[in-house]
Amino acid sequence: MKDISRELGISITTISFIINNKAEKKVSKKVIKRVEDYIEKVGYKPNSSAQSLRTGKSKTIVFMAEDISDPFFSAIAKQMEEIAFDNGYKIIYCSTENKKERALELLELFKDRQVDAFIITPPEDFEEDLKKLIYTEHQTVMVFDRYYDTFEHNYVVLENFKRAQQATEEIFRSGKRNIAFIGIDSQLSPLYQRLAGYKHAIEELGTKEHVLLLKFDKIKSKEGMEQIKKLLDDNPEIDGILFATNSLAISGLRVIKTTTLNIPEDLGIISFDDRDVFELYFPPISVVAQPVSELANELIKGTLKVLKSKSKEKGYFQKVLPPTLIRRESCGK
Amino acid sequence: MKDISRELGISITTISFIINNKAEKKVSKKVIKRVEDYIEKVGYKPNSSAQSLRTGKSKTIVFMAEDISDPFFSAIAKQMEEIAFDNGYKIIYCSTENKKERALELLELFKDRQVDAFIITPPEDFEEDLKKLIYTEHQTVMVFDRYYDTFEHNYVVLENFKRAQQATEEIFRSGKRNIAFIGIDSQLSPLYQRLAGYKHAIEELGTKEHVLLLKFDKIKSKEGMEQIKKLLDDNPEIDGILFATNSLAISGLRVIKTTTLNIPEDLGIISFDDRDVFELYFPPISVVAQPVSELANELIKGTLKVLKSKSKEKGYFQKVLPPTLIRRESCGK
DNA sequence: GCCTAAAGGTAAAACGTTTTACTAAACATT
DNA sequence: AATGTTTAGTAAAACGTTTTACCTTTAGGC
Repeated sequence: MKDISRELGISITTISFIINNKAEKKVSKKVIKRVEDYIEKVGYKPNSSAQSLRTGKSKTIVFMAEDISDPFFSAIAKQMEEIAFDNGYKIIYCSTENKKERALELLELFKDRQVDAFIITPPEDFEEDLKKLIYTEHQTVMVFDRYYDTFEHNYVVLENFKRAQQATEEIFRSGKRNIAFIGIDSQLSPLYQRLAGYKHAIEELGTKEHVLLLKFDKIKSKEGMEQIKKLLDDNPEIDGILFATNSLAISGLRVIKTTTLNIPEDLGIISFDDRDVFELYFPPISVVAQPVSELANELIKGTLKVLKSKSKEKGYFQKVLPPTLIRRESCGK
Repeated sequence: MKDISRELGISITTISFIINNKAEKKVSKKVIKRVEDYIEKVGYKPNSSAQSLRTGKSKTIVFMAEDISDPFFSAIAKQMEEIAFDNGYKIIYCSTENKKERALELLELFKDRQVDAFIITPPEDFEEDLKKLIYTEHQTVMVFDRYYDTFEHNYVVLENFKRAQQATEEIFRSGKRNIAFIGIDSQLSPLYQRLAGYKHAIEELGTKEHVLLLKFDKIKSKEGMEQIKKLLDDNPEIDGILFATNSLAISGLRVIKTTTLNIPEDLGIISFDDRDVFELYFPPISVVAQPVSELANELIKGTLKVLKSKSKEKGYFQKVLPPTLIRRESCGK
């Protein structure tokens, strides 16, 4: 800017105004044109560190996902990225692995950066830390895929209860009467809501419930698979399963492959979250698919909106999106 | 820092030295202790914008992948992230979609940020731009998954030629004599090397070659699938296929599902890149698996190393990693 | 011709660090 | 006692912006 100022004989202030579009009613058209042309010509870009230092804003959003290598999260990440970039924001991703300490550590790491907002998938038992982040550290926070009813906050979540219920009913309709639920042992809202939806359906249908909840870190492990195997062995009457997440279903399918059970004849199956593997599996697996595009859209647009209206404090951004049931062949035609 | 200085009656300079571990032989143990304790107590973190502004370094690395939602890239991303964080670096991800303009646009976007290094999967026809980035803009660049023999640069790549050759031979060994190659129409090194490896094997084996190259943006589209279908219809003698990427194989499997062909009896199949779906598919698909962990490790460690030794210019970081052939049932036992 | 308001513009402080060049004291050596 | 050396520390400039408060010129109204 100093160079431009010297070269054009115009003060730095004026140039700054022009760059920030605050030149209206301040600077003559001629000067604006001259400066803009010159900037264009030499390809000048303001130094963002200096801008951050001065304004306290970094044009950076942190997306703290459960696991950024999970196809669901990485698909969301990619979509958000583009919209964010178009709005002049960069996104930094990180994975909590659903571990509280890791999340805390990451938050600590970002304290020195002037991060403008956090889009965060809180791990287990993070309620207090989240509250602190929002209310005492006054950060802009968008909570993704879970919500807390104990305090107000911005969120984007799925309608889990109803869909779990519908999925259970769907399996029931295909003639299955002993439908199991394989989920995760967790207090996180989508997880217990899916369980609750299942239970509600089972109660209404008047059938018997079978629930297996795995520990979060056991989902993909041998141990987890053994537990699933045990459930099936111990309860041969089970003829249907609702899986609460895609990873669970994949572990489940691995187990089922080792048995003589056939899908859908012996076992009707529905999983949450769609993935290539479910479509290509034989037989194709029915799923409750999350609307990835919409989720990503709402998340980033919501965050941007909150960021813009910061001063006015116009309440919270809260969205509940409906998943869709994709019928394939894993639980009757 | 000003506050600390005032509070402790110690100059800002001294505090800065202590924070940056340049206090040896400069500041007494007592003072160091006092300052460190105070910093600990109040939880002070230096403002990174100010640091960036002053030093010109941002402790930020950009990972420009082909598509960050692709499981291969997102797995790499996640692994790198952790190591980077441990070294005080943040990573910003973005996707080029293998489009030159998009990559250029992104590069432009990052010009104003004081990015310390780029880890980049260049799109098609990016040689000149890459050269410029490295040699005239003097950026630290690590090229991932491709390399150019026309100029020196840092890279981490896979041994593609040999593995493609071996995979072809593997299909041949299962008794197939008309092995097709379904790849991508591209000048990028891994892609043409895979093709070259296949051709080399076919020549040595003395069988006939069948090559189908799809346009990059047609891989997952209907059009691409129709081309695959046509290949199979027009050449009923084809009894084996080597797929050059996982997406290609997935499209291929979708097509094969619509035919009466059985794997592996009628069609022996091997794909590059492992994915859950290949293991769970019936029958399980043999693959040439990329060593994701090692790749990520080499990439980020290499980059960090280059960043550290910057001034001394100790040549280039260049690694070629071997993939492994995972034998499953899609091409004989 | 005088006054006022608007238009067009600028100087300088501030953001929070790092780093260079310097000082002052203490000690050691002759 | 004079000199040099080490130790412990600091003042101030610089990094590149934004923004406040101010200044000058011009035009318009009477």
